[in-house]
Amino acid sequence: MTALKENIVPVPGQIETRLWLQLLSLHGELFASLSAMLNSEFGLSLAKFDVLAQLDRYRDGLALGQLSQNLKVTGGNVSGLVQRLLADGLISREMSSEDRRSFIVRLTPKGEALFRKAADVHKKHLGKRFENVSARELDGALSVLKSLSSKLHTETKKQSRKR
Amino acid sequence: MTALKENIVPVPGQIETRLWLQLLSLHGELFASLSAMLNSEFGLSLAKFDVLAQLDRYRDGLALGQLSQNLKVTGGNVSGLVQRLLADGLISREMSSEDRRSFIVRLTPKGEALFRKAADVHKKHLGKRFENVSARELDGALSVLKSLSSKLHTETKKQSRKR
DNA sequence: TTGACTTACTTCACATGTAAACGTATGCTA
DNA sequence: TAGCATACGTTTACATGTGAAGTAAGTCAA
Repeated sequence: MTALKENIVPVPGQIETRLWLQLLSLHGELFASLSAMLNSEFGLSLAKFDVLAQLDRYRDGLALGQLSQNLKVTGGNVSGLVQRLLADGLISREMSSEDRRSFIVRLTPKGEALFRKAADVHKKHLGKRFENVSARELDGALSVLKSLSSKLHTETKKQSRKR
Repeated sequence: MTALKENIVPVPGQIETRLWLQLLSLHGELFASLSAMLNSEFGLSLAKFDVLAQLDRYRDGLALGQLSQNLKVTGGNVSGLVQRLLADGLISREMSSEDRRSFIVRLTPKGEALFRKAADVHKKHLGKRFENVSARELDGALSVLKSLSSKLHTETKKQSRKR
């Protein structure tokens, strides 16, 4: 009797764990393949690509703190990334005119040109990896992931202000 | 005419990119929350948890190379992880009787006890994060991710284009 | 104005990951 | 069986990530 019910009342957390493992696997596969491609074709890491993408979107430049928020990484991490991108000549940095603690970083022409090419190949690469998946299924998968994200139970750790 | 068709023939790679970004976002959120939980409750990183999970599954122990393969990380990484887990007293290490180049690592009783508790909380944590998602939707999402993984176009890296 | 926070960024110590160069042990082949 | 290629693990150099501590600059109450 209880044995039969296992089809109906699964172990709590069981399906969620499988879902997480499957998500990990898909993420790892795509992450590795995008990393390898960006690195071999453009000498870019995914982390650097993400910074360039932010700066491409915010053409007036961003302060390091904003970059840190948008990328959801710590300030210390952004500090290092920015230093390496400066050394690569892909971004420029100037003091903020309003706040002397603040720096504004922007794409250089070289950075912009590289990002345009890299973003194009990035997109085509994903298109290639998913070429066996129908447009309908892709749309469905996108909806499913959006739905999951929106329904994620908020962690009620420490209450803090939003934005 | 071409403008109207954009609903039917989207930019190649566009949907795939959105799907990737959504996947990244969900992965990042869950990864961060699992990491924080494991670290604060058990002093474990997700990387260490993954090693313990492998050793829990293979009770006869694993060689470092097998660990590296199963976890899909490099040997150098496993070397360091194993050293830290040894220092934590969570695993033990002995020479292989068959191959003197090889080491076999196993869970210690302490490691096993910690992993059992951590795995249980890990599962419950995921159950909690997904508590607003119906069992039907969870099943559906799992199917979708499995399908995507199985249909991922295999990379034909070093292979020449002419077959 | 002063003193106390707060904010912006850097730096440090460390964990985790990669790739490449080693040293040693195995195993195959000629 | 001698020698070479391969496999196993370690080490090194580096990138990327965190959290905490430190410095300088901005803000606000009294």
